[in-house]
Amino acid sequence: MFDELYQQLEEKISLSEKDKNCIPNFFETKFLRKKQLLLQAGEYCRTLAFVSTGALKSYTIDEKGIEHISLLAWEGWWVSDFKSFISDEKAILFIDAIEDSEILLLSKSNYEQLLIEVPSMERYFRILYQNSLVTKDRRLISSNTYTAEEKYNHLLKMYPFISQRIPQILIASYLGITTETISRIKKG
Amino acid sequence: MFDELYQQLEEKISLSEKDKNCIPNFFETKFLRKKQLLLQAGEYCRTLAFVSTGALKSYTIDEKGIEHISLLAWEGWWVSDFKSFISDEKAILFIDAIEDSEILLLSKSNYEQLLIEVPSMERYFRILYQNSLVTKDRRLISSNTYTAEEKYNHLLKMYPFISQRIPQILIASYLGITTETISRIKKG
DNA sequence: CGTCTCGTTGAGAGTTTTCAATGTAAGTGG
DNA sequence: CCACTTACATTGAAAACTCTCAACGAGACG
Repeated sequence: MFDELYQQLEEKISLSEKDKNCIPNFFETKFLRKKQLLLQAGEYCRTLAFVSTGALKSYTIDEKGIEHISLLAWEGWWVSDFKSFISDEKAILFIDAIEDSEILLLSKSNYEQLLIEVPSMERYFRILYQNSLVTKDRRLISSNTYTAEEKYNHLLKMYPFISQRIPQILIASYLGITTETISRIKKG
Repeated sequence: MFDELYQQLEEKISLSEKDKNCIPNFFETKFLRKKQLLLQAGEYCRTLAFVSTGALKSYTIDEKGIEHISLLAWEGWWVSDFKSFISDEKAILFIDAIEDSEILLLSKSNYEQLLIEVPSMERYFRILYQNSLVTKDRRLISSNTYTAEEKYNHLLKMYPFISQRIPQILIASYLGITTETISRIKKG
């Protein structure tokens, strides 16, 4: 249940046995069925969610009712409306499961407590955010620089399995293009 | 010289007098003339740069020789090729001054030392990255969701002074659109 | 004064979207 | 197990948006 989490943590920091025993106390396990909502825009996002198994998507819905996916998160990823979580504002993101999933929830008070009681977690989150920043930076450059085709090919290169696992229509939304465009790219 | 930095730090953490006296030792001051390069793609980015006065831009150059600005940084902003800085890879970003500027450079070894000697800096950077993540997320959504006009208006709303200070051609590059398109948006 | 940077405008070209129709696979209830 | 619905992918044609290229004008600066 916590194996995936420990594995992620230990890629960035080292944990004592004491830490390992203590960490689960801060989390709450939750199971989501495919399509089940975790967060709705307008609510307050009170948790960080770590994906143990399955996959989730976070997205906005624009005034025309169109979904725009901001993140696809599978095993080992964190997903949340950070802005809402951090500053107690209303969320603008929806988050739901695109597969049956098991997630670990970290509430804000537990998050803050965890940073204090397991100081290396402060470091873990700094590094996590640091790396996420880099990824987002690259995505932003890619989004502003490349054509639909280049963006799609670049994504396949980064996550070769993604087209097996994630429906094309969601990939399209994630890249900010249409599923028809992807069809045409694949055709050549 | 360090006033801007202290101000930024104290928005997120509190500093003792001892901290304040110690912090400058980790930084190196540098002056850049307008157009002067701080970092070139292909080099190793060995510092984080904090902008005390002036303004810088970070950007990639694509195979057609076109600049794509990833960040516009003025007083109080940090700028760097984080990926290169963190993982000792070659930088893909260029960074140069768009105004005469004074910057504070933090080398990697000093960065790591600073996090140890002034533990609240670990917290500062976690919060900084956390907030940057939120900003980048919003930019990414905006970039994938909105038309050129919506992106431009949204930017003006966030930074009303930006069009006074930053040439339109750089704003265009930052938004991933052309300066001609901005001209047409302004015309109505 | 000449050069360089920056912004504006016009016309045509290119990319991607939109809308609509069709096909296929998967999931659900009788 | 079949019939029906739903989800997802493909294809075509027209429309929309933005870019490209080119010309021109204004202001800054040496």
